[in-house]
Parts: sequence; structure tokens; C-alpha cells
Amino acid sequence: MPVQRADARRNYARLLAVAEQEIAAHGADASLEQIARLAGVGSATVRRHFPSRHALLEAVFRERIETLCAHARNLGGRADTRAALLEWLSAVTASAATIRGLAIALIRDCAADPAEAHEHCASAQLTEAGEPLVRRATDDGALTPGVTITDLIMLITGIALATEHHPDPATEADRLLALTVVGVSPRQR
Amino acid sequence: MPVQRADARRNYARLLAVAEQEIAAHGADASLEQIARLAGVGSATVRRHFPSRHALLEAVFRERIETLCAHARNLGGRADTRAALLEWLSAVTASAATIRGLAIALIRDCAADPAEAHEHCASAQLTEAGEPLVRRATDDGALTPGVTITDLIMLITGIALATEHHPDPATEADRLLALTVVGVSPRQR
DNA sequence: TACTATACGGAGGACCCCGCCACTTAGCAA
DNA sequence: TTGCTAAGTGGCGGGGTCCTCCGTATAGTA
Repeated sequence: MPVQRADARRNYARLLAVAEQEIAAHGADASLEQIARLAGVGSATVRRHFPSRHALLEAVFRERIETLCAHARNLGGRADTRAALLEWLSAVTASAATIRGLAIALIRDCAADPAEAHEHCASAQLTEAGEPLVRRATDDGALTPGVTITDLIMLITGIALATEHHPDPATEADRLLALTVVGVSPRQR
Repeated sequence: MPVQRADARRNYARLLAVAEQEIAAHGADASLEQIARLAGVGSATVRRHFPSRHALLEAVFRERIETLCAHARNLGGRADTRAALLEWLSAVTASAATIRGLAIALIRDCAADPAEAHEHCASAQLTEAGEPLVRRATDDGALTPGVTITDLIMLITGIALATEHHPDPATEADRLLALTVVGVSPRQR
């Protein structure tokens, strides 16, 4: 198969740039039509490059997801496994709460079209990257047994969604994450 | 002002019944047009009785919200303030996770049209009803100081949203709530 | 330069939300 | 019972989106 044509690549890049702005401005259900208009292409071209809205979201957030995964890998060597996990969770929360549409993309692709790129979708990538941190923390006794990386990511995306309409999503999300980590009940002895 | 006309009341009731089914079937953004069609009325009639989609959601979930509020009041006399609060939180979680659209309605009306019935919207009602439970638990030292009823409701709606696409939302949501209450880290010491 | 697969844009159908306006009808009064 | 009137209704048109299909332009190659 020959490589993509030059104009196709150009359009792809322009769409991605425009989409990022539009999603930041209007959330995960920004108008695809509007994105096409701003990028100066026909609406069919959008659908050609991104078959589904979800595909577009994944593409827009890919870099950020990869950064988070790299962050997790970097933390893999830390001696303090609990601190490492918490730092990463905090970073993920910050991204999910700050970048509009990311949280929705994360929950949606759990239940996206089945058998459709289910290996390297955003949430799967995060799960895979975070899993070692969770495992090490659990082995150290720094994490309640039974808590999975999936649980943690679900909690984070939930927090991000719930704080989306808050005046200051980032700090509120971080607060809620802290509560979740420590627990809502005080240490009883 | 004269009371509503009989036909208006009839249409209202039919719309409410149809809307409940449609929202259960298709989520919070079910088609208003379709609801009108199924109820056998014009689409304008829907908008007349429910000026906004959010108004419709509130109306559909009102009974359930009131039940939850009553539940909270009933628990107000319990000696074990911690158990009372937890029971109520669990009940709210179950509703939010089970009844499709409820969680979305709850977060949306936090940031709904400002100055618009902000007193008796669903989330405000829940907040008001749950507040005494939280206060009593805090006074008893059964709740980490600084945790507010708003925090708890946000966490719950977040959990409900995040588990929406799970095969078994109710149990998963309850699991996550339990984690949140206890905290993700094991008791140290 | 000529050809062809690749990529494109726009038209058209289906759906939805929304506001407007002429018409129907419930409920009251004579 | 009969009329009246305002509350209530339904449908239409405008504007928007998503999505598919198809004729056309063009990048890359021979």
C-alpha cells in the first residue's frame, strides 16, 4: 500500500489542529461540520480521516495520553511506590479535569464499538501504563488489596466529569482525588 | 390565575410517562420529538410543558429525588450517625447508577441556566436533605472534617457517570463508593 | 506528458431543536 | 343550553447536524 498522499496528510494535520481548538472550546461534542468549515475542507473529508467522533477524540488526545504513559514508566523505578502511584494519579486527574473532552473520551471508549481497535484505545493505554505502578504499590502494602488500575481510572474519570462545570475544575478535582485516596472516614485508630 | 385546564394536565401526565420510558431507553438526550410523537402530541406541546430539556429531566426524576430526601430525613434520628450517612450515600448511588439520565441531570443542574429555579433543583434538594446527615457524622468524628455534602454528591454522580457503560453499573458503582469511603490506601498502623 | 488510484467537495436525505401563528376547545357565565 | 374567551394545541418553516453517495480534481508515477 502506498503512503498517504501529500494533500491528505496536510488535511489531516489541519483537521487535527482545528479539532483540538474546537473541542477545547465546545467540549467533546463539538460540531464536526464546524470543524470541517474552519479547516476549509468538506465535511466528508472529516469522516474520511476520522470514521467516528471517537476516532477524532482519540487522535486529538493521543499525544497527551502518551505523555501520561511515559510519566508512568518514568515513575516505575521509584523506591516509594505509594508516592509514585499518587503522583501519577494526580497527573492523570489534572489532565482529565483540565483538558475538555478527555474524560468523556476515556469513558466512551470503554464501551465503544466492540472489536474496534480495542487494544490501543486511550483508556487501554492508560490502564496498561498504570498497571505496574498499582501492582508495585499493592505488593508493598501501600494500596488496599483488590483495588485495580481500572477502578482508579474509573474514579478519576468520574471525578473529572463531575467537576467539569465547577468554577475551578482542576483544584476541585484534585481535592476530590485526595479525599478518595485517604477515604472519607477518618482513621479509626 | 385559574388552574391548568384538564387537557393540559392530561397531556402533561402522558408526556411525563412517555418521557420516563424514553429516557430509560435512550439516556438523558432522548429525542424530544420522539417523546412528543409517542405521546401523540405536537412537539410544541412538549416545550410548553417543559421549557428546557433539563426541566423535563427534573420532572421525570422528581419523585425519585423526593424519595431519597425522605430517606435522608428518616435516617436523621439514627444513633449511629456514620451508618446512617453511609446507608443514605449507598441509596443515592444505587439510584444514580441505576436510573439512566439521573446522574447527568444532577451534574447539569449545578451549571444550568443561572438564576433559574436554583432553589429546588434536584441537586439542591439532595444537598439540603443530606446536609444534616453529614453534619451529625462530622460532629461525631465519623467523617473527615472538611468533607462537605457537596463533595459527596459530586463523587457519587461522578461514579455513576463513570460506571454507566459497565456491564453491571449498580454493583460496580457500589464497589467504587465503598472504596471511596474507606480510602484507597490501607489503614496504616 | 499522460494516466490512474487516491482523495476531495458538495448535494441530498434524515433527524433534531426551536419559534411562530392560526386554530381548537375547555370551562365559565348568561 | 348556548356563547364567549382565553388557555392550550398542532403544524409549518428555518436553521443546524450527521451521514452517505457520487462525480470530479489532482498527486504521484510511468
